[in-house]
Amino acid sequence: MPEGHSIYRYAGHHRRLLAGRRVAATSPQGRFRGGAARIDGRVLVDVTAHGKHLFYRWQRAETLHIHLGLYGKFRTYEMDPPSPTPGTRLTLATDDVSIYLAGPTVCELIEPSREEAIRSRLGPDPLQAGSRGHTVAEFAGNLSRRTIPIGAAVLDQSVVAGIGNIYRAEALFLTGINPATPANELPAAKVEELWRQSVALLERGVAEGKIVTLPRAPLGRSEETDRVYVYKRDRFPCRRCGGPISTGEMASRSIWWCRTCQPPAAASSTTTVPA
DNA sequence: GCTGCATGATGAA
DNA sequence: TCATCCTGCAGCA
Repeated sequence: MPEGHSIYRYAGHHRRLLAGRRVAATSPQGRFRGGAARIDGRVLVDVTAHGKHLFYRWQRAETLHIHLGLYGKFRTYEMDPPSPTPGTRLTLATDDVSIYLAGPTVCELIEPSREEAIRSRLGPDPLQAGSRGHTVAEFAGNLSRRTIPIGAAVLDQSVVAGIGNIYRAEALFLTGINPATPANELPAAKVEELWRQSVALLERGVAEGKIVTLPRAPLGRSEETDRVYVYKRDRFPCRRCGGPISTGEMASRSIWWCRTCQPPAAASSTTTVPA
């Protein structure tokens, strides 16, 4: 479930488990055999996240860069780890813990200059709000240079880093913004509100370990659609106004919104507005 | 057991 | 815009 909140949790979790420890690395699948050999037996210094990217820094080795993409998953075993499936790209292990990685889009060793290049083309990360480079001013500046719909802009990791398809739909709903609004036409107050909402939603995702955007998470077992306002809820009435939830496609991904709670901006009369 | 879909992103055309 | 990377799971036979 890799939007920014889970990546941030992985960074913290892996830092607690592995930082300062000597780590054994293997690549059962073989595709990362050379890379695993270069970090095998090294001491992990730190793990950091920027948006959906993870960076593992080692003593006397290059930095491990991981991006989970759509399918990538970590599994952690604190005792009796099963033997890794043949598809496992990377295993990291100490005496106490084993972490298996399968299906990542990116798993590579990189030089500091390459890490810098990756970070510099990422937008501000709401989970690092307030730090240098991760401010609403950066976000606003990035939006001001885009004429694409805001619903496409927030998925663009160079505009804001860490938001995925669920948070996109939820943040726009909670701020009452119509997804078709051109990014550079969003009023400053709305930009501010959207940033604050993104920070709040992602931080809550980190705290809860899952995406919950309703004020109160339902008790017991719940479906994804029981914890959110609009994502995948086109077969349900709007939780706010009772009207229909619309769905369509934006930036090659499905999107959901309420056309009553997220009306098109009055000023943007010439834009095509999803109805 | 099979099919299709998914919270992502890139590179070719 | 499309194909591809590549895993897991829900839904259906």
